[in-house]
Formats: sequence, C-alpha cells, structure tokens
Amino acid sequence: MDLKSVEKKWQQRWEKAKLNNFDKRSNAPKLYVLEMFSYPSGAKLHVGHWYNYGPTDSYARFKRMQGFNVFQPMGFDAFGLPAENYAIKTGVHPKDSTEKNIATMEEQLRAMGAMFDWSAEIKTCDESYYKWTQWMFLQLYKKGLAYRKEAPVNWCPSCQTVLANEQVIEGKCERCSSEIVRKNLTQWFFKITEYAEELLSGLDGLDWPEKTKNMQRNWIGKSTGCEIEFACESGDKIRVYTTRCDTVFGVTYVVLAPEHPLALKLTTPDREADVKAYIDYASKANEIERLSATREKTGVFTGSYAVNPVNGRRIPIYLADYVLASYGTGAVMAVPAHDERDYAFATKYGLPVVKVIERQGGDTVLPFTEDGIVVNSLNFDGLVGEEARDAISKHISMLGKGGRKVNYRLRDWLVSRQRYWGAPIPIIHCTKCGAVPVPEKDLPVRLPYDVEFRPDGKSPLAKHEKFMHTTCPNCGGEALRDPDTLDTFVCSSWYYLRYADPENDKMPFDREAVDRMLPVDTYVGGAEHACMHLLYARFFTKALRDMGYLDFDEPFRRLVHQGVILGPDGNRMSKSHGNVVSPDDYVNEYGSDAFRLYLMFGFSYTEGGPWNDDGIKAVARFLDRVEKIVLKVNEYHTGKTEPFGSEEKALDYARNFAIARVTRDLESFSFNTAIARLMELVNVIYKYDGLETKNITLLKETVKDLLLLLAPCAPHFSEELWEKTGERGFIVEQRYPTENAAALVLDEKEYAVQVNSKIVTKAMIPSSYTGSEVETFVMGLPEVVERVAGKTVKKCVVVPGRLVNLIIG
RNA sequence: GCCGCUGUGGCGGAAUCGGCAGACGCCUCAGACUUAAAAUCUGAUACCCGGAAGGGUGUACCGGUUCAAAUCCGGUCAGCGGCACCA
Repeated sequence: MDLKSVEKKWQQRWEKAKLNNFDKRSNAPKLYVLEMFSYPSGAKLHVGHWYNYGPTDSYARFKRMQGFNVFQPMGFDAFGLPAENYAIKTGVHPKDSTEKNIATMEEQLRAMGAMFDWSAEIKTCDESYYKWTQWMFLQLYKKGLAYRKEAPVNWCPSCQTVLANEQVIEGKCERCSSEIVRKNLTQWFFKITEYAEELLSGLDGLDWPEKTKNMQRNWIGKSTGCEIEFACESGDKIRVYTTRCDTVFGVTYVVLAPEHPLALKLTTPDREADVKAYIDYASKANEIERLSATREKTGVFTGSYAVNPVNGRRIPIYLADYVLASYGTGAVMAVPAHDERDYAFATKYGLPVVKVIERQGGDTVLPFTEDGIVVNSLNFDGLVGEEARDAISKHISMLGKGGRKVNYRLRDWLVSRQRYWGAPIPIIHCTKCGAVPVPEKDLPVRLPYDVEFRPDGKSPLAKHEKFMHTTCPNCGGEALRDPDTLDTFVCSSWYYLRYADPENDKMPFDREAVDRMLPVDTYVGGAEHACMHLLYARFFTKALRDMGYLDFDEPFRRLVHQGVILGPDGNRMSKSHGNVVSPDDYVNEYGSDAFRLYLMFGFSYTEGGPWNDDGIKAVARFLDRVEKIVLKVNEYHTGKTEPFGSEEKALDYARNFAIARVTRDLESFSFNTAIARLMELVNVIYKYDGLETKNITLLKETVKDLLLLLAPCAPHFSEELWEKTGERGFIVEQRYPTENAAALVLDEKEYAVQVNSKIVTKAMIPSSYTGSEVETFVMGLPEVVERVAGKTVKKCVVVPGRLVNLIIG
C-alpha cells in the first residue's frame, strides 16, 4: 500500500466530515484527552513530538471507538525565550519566526493524522489569548495572590532576566547553564505558597505517576516543627524555627541570616565594621557557592546576646550565611551537639557544645543528630524523640514563647521577566497612585512589534516610548507601564481551560463550558514539567475555583509521562552529538502509520529508549502481512459457516483473547504489548488460512475484528482496508470490538505439572475438573508415577488452569 | 547526605494476584521458492554439558520467607532522576 497517498486521502476525508471535532450535540460521555501543547522553537516536529502525540492519539481514537465523545485539542505555547534568543542572533523578529514555525508545525501535525480538534486551536501569543492571560493576572492581583516586592531574586546574566526558583538547576540557568547571581529587585510574585497545603494534600487523590507526585511533595517540602522566641538583651525578639525542639536545652548561640532585618540593629558599635564587612561578603557570594553544603561555615559575632526561654541561659547572637533568609524565620537556634552544621561552626569559633540527647543503648558520638533520650533538660529528661518534642513544644507555648509551626520549602512564584517576547504585565505605575491595575476594559495591553529586543539588563519594552507612556487609570495623570512581561509558564497555566471555549471574547471561558469539559481526563506529556507547569496549573485551578470561576479542584485527573527517545547511540538527541533522528525521513519512506506504530511497539511507552532503525522495518512488514491476509480473505466466497471444530475454536479463542488484551493494554498505555497481541492474532490467522478446509464466515469475522482492533494504531491504513473490503462508513466511527467471554472458556487447559516444585511434564486437563480431580488426573501421568513410586504425597497445590505441584517425600 | 526509580537472552522488551521466565519483535542460523539475489513463507534460537534422550544453571549480587520468588522481606553493588546548609 502506498501509505503516503492513502494518508493524505483519509486526512482530507476526516476533515471534510469534521470527524476530528468534538461533537457538542452528542450525549455520549465526554473524554478530554490532552497532550501538552507544542513549543514552536524549531520549525519541524521532532521524534519527541511524535512520541508524545502519536500513541496518545491512538489512545484517544480507541476511546472514541469505545463510544466516548473525545475532545483532543492542540495549540502552541508560543511565547518564550528561544524565539527571542533566535531573534537576537539572526535579527528575525520573534513574532515572524514563531508564526512561521507554527505554520510548518500545524501542517506536520495534520500529516501525522492525529484526531486533533483544530477548531479549538489556541496560540498563547495571539492577542485574543494573552488578553486573558493578563486578565488572570488581574484577578490574582485583586484576590491578593499577585503582589510586588523587593527580594533577592535569581538573575541570569546571559538571558538578562530573572528566573523562578523552579528554573534554576543547581545554581545554573535551566536554559543556558550560566551561573545565577542574586540581585535585589522589585518583582511580581504569585502567592503559590498560600496553596502549599492543598497542593500537597491534593496529590493523594490523583491518578498520576508516584514519582511525579513525590517530586511535587519534595518541592513543596512540608516540615513540621516549632517556632521559639528568644528575647534579646536589647529588647528585640528573635523568632527561630526548628524541627528539633527536643534539643532546645542544648542551644549555645543563635544565628541570623546576614539579610535578617535585625542583623544591623543587634550589632554593637565595636562589632559594626566586622559585621558590615561580613554582610557585604555574604551578599557577593553567588548561588552556587552559597548553596554548597561543603562550603566552610563562616559567620560573625554581633556583640549582642539573647536568652534561652527554657533555661535562661545567656547566648551570643551570630550572623552566618549558612542560614537562609528565605526559609522559616531566617534565624535558627544553634545546637552544636546535635546538628552537623552548628557543630562545624561552633568548633571553628570556639562556642560551647552541650549534649542534651543520648543514643538509646549505645555510645553517643557528637554531633549526634538522630532521635534519642533527652538529658540535661530538667523535667523533660528521659523522654524520647516525638514525645519529647511534643512535651517541650507544649511547654514553650505555655510560656508564650512560640509553639508548633508548619513550614514549606515552596517559595512564591516570581513571574516578572525582563524580556520582550511575552505577555506584558497589565500594571501602570503612577507617581501618585503607585501600582495601578489596567482596567479590564482596556485589555489587552498590546505587545508592540517595533521593539529593540537586544538585551542590556533592562526590559526591552522600557525603551519603547509609545508603549511606556500612558495615563493613570486612577488619577488621569502621566504614568508608565510596567515594562516586564510574564513568565511563559503563566500562559500555560490555564490553556487547558481555554480550549473548552476558545472563541469567547467576553470571558477567558464560560464557566458552564469549562465545567462540562474539565477536568482533563488524561493528560500526557514529559516528566520534566513535574515541579513547574504541572504545579503552576494546579495552583491556577485552585485559585480560579476560589474566585468562583470553576467548580473542580484539580485540572488533570490522570497523568501519563511518555519516556524519552534517545539517539541510536543511547545519548539524548542533540545536534552536538550528531545523533538526531528526523521523523520526516521515516515518515516519507514508511508513512505516518508505520512510524507511529513503531513508536508504539519498539519501546515501553513510559520508559522510551534508544532509536533503532530495524524496528520500523519490522512494523512495516507487519502492516504488509495484515494487508495481504485482509485482501486474500476478502476474495473468499461468503456463506460457509462450517466446520466448527477445534481449529475454529482455537481461532475464535485467539480473536477474543486479542480483543480482551488489546483493550486492556491500550487503556493502560501499554502500547507495545497491544501491538504484540495483534501480531499474534495475525500469526494465528495465517496459520488457520493455511488449512485445507476452513470456516470462511469465522475467518472473515476474525479479519474484520483485526482491522477494527488495529484502527486506532494505524488509522489511515485501517480506513483504506476497511473501504477496500467493501465496508461502509469510517472505521473510526465503528464500535471497538468487545470480547465474547464464552469463546475464552476452554474445555481443557494446559497445566504445568510439578513434583517437589520442579516441572516434570505438561498436561491438558479439562477445565471443569475440581482440585481433587486434577490431583487424581496427574497422579496417573507416567512422569508422575515414576517419581512418586515408593513415596507418599504430603501435599498437593492446585492453581486452577495453570499448575499442579505435588510435594512428595 | 535525603527521597524515588531501575537492573531480565546478542538486542528492544514481555510476564496486573507470588504460579510454566524470556510473549511479541530484531539479529542469527537452517529449510522452501528462485538460474541467482532480494522479497516472501516455514522452522530453530537463554546459557552450559550431551550425538540424542536427558541433565544442570539462570531475572545485578548475597541471604531470608514460601509448596512455589523477576515479583515479597533484609542487606550489598551499579545506573538514572529529583532535592539538597530548609535547621
């Protein structure tokens, strides 16, 4: 079959019949199958796109044939740095290159033959979309979930912009690997921390990979501990956060982060020069140095003292940059005896070490950081671990000096970017009124085209006079626009909602439309988004719910990650490795169906693996075999329903077995085994067709089921054969076969016969036999008789339909 | 350091519950067809010993539970991913 021309033909027919569009009038149950939308950075689809979209489309087609009203939209995550960086390099405007890339990718996505509902297509760089991204910002602002603050932020000197914590990997920019520096800048944040607890607890009910849920749990980083207030002799109060309040009697000093608001206030005049020098030193350290656990502890004494609330001990106050300003209270109580960092610091600066925990039933070597028996702690002595923490935290709250406290590692999401190619932040800065939100009626704040986007550390928009100058919506006076754009992850945090109502120009979406279509039933995409997109989208959903715009808590009910297809050499595909496999080459030679089929068959879907040329030839051969047998059987004269003996039973069994297993496997994204079962069925059909006398009716029915089973996996190929064999209508509109349970009941089953857990023979045993009948049966087998002779059977284990194990001795 | 995952033939990978390890496919070998090759079809194909019948070993390694372990438990090693001075 010339797949190339056949594919085009069916794509046109599907389109004409609007088969790919969600049927709004149908009352069949809806099923929202979503693949993560494409980022149009390169012009062409790469293997990763095909691997994400091809098999998932087969899943969607399968569900459609099962009777679901499937919605499978596609769009483009079109804003972002790569287009802008490309522009800086080549001078091609990001809008132009992005539009061109999108056009090419759309064409390629259509050629894939996926059942995408293009009527719902969205592009995040379109005004009609980013208008509502800006609207989202305004709603979050109104709700107090978007705020501006000056804070030390991650600055990438190469990309010339700030980054979210999530975009910093080991102190380096996730895009360009430049070392991140810390800068104090006034930026916009989303208060994702407000939802930390719900983002954590909500994970339990989700059908997501455990690994991904764990990554989010880890990222949110819930920790249950205790806040304790230490009074300073100056009258100030220092609150510290600890998870080990059972060690509070061992505190020998207190440490503040160098950025702590009290740092300078608590510094005595004689210490001022040293402290200032230290603060300066700490601020110059870059993220990598600062975060390195092996870095030598440094710090400085402030000259002031505080008092331990539980024992009245006078303890010095230090500054040290091993304490993070952004976590907990930015201050810690130091217990050198029971914390490695404090121990190292105390040893270096000659501070006392007081042991208050002992190992149960063993020697205590300091620093001892595990749970143990409390000692030297007044009436708390003898308590252990959690019970000690419980008692001591209660005591502290009784003293009015603090108490139980939960902390999260999650930080608020920094959304400002000093870049051009993004949605402008809809805020106007007025010298009189401050930051004023752009009125909703004035949206969108249009991104101007004629902008000098070469980065110089300032937002490109800041240099665009016409864009910047405006009037304050509040007082009417002269005012300036916010020159920053929104992180592209803001755009992708709500796109799955817009698909449900893509043309709405009054609202981002109609609540009813969204409640009807959402949540997404099955979401498929790469695992690299675990702590970014997937977390942000959950946050948006919850915030929008609380603002009354939707009625569900979680956007993605089921999540599947496809694996990564590596180059033939086992490395990640990249130009520098020279191992990039181009889908086009294979699609041109073998067709989209064969290419998709290989992606399904050659890998475990969630694992991925190295590309291999031979595999695609194998699936092309399989399709040839299917075509041959389908056309051959089609020529047989109909009507013969005889015979129906053991050969026919075997064929019917194989057919129904395939139906049952393929259905199960497609449901669980186990595409490779689904295809394997189809290959088995084809092998059985070939064998049966080789017989002298055959039941033509049964054979034809079996071949028809084979085509139906294959239809989601090789859609064009199956349509063509469906038509060629004289069937009417589109195969994709047929019902997926369901198995006939009766055909799967065999008269006899093959048992493995074991004696003392070793297989001695195999035997066909009637399915109707009871356990004792099976035992009697196998006792008569020569291989068993021979071994049992002169011995007694102590035990007999029968696993119905599978195995018998005789224990003799 | 912490959390998680993975480890199965020459290769990609199967094996929902603990129940015949290696489905399906690739590679390789043999046979059929062919003047020949390709394509196609049929068969073999975990490893070791053996001519065969047969026997032994085997799911990273060591041990345990069980009639029975790739699967459960304990330990070790290797690889991958995430987090990491979070008190």
